[in-house]
Amino acid sequence: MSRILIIEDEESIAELEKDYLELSNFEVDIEADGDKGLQKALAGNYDMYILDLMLPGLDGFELCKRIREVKNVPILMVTAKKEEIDKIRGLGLGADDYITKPFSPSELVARVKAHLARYDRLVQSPAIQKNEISIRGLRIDKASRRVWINGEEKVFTAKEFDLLTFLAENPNVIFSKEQLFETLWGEESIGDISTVTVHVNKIREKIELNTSKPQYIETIWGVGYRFKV
Amino acid sequence: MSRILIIEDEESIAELEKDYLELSNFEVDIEADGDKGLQKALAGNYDMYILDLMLPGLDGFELCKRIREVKNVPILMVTAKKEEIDKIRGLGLGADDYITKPFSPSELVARVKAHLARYDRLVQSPAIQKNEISIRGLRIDKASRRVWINGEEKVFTAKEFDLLTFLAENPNVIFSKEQLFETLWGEESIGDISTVTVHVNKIREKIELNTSKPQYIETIWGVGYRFKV
DNA sequence: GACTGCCTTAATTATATCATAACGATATTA
DNA sequence: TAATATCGTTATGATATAATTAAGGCAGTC
Repeated sequence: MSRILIIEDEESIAELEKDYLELSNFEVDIEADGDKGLQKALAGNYDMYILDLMLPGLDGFELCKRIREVKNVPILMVTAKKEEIDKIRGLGLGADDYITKPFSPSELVARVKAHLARYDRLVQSPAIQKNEISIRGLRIDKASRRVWINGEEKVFTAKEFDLLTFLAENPNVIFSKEQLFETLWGEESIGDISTVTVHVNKIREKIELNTSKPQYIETIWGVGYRFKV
Repeated sequence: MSRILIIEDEESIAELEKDYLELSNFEVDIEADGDKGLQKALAGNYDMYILDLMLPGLDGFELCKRIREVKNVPILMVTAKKEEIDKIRGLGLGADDYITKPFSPSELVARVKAHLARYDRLVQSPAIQKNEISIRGLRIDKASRRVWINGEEKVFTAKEFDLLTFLAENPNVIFSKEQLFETLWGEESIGDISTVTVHVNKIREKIELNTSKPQYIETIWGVGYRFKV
């Protein structure tokens, strides 16, 4: 689960935040001092930081700036006064969100979750890694090598599956038949690239409503094919 | 510069938003209807979306969800009631931020900038990676060989695309028809120079508002063509 | 060893795109 | 303003490319 560092000098608030976050299965550390907080922030690898603005030692402004110089993960600033939010924003310190005291713990948790979810969404390379591809009614499960169209399973042969999956994992990128043949059949294999055409045709019969108006694998005349998203 | 799509049925608000965003050099399109908005959102490639919650056609909830299924870029929700924010958050639609009406335009701009900056920080400069050319509402994606004019996609044939891209990649340089024919059709190919004219004509039909007053591909009489920037 | 299913190849049909030519429009020059 | 050169526009047939279908061969399975 994700790890969060809270830098906050009011112990009661810090503990409250920690309790609620731990209820949502986050691992939480607390640091009360700005200088030590920075050290800990840079040394440990946390998935998110929650910084109070007023702190002994380095204040929240400086802290945010220094952390951002090194880390990319979300930073949430906690302020006592609403007006300070504009100030922080204006300084362009790179904070991701702002919350004013007093706040409801559930709102804090909601925001933390949202930021972590977004971070994951943006950072993990979208194409690879995923074992399942799902787009407009087409679902591909790479692990079991099965394909569904609008909930209905279609039986795919090995080559058909590989071809469809390769295209779907690189959406909107156009590949020539030569490229497709090389990547899927192997560099050395000599053969007719019309094989690719035939397989595309077979795939379309299975996933397209109307094969002459393909919704998924589009023909780019004179260039190649692409998986449309 | 970044391109933003506003989906908002109250024209006065949409225009206000647009004006302020344009002052900060964003390119902005507006759509008033939920259904059309979704189409435009998915077809055009925008860097950010601003969605009103209450809309004719698809509402903001559904819209956000559907866009998020396909797009990774920031989504900002505009609501009339503060309470709705919790609702949206609870639904986990994948919105990045929320702002309640009435809001100050400068706050909107500040938030938009912050989100785009973060997005860039996390998925470093997508424009360069994606091989894109973007100039005055004309956007060319070389990887997927697609072209948009003011957010609307236009279908280009291979030769049309190659010709436009070549000119756009060498802005302000004048090429004679002979030069264009040689570079795009190949040195050896013998053929009529008027082929170039016809293709320029076809391209203009697709990207120019008024083909007799071209904004992009300019005719230099007796010399050739150039892509104006 | 026969059967089965998949892949490949090849041949045929369909289609998109392109090049050409003819004509009309517009800019340049005298 | 008239003449001329250049460009814009349109339609059409030719060509290149893709879709479709069928058949042969190969590999794996029983």
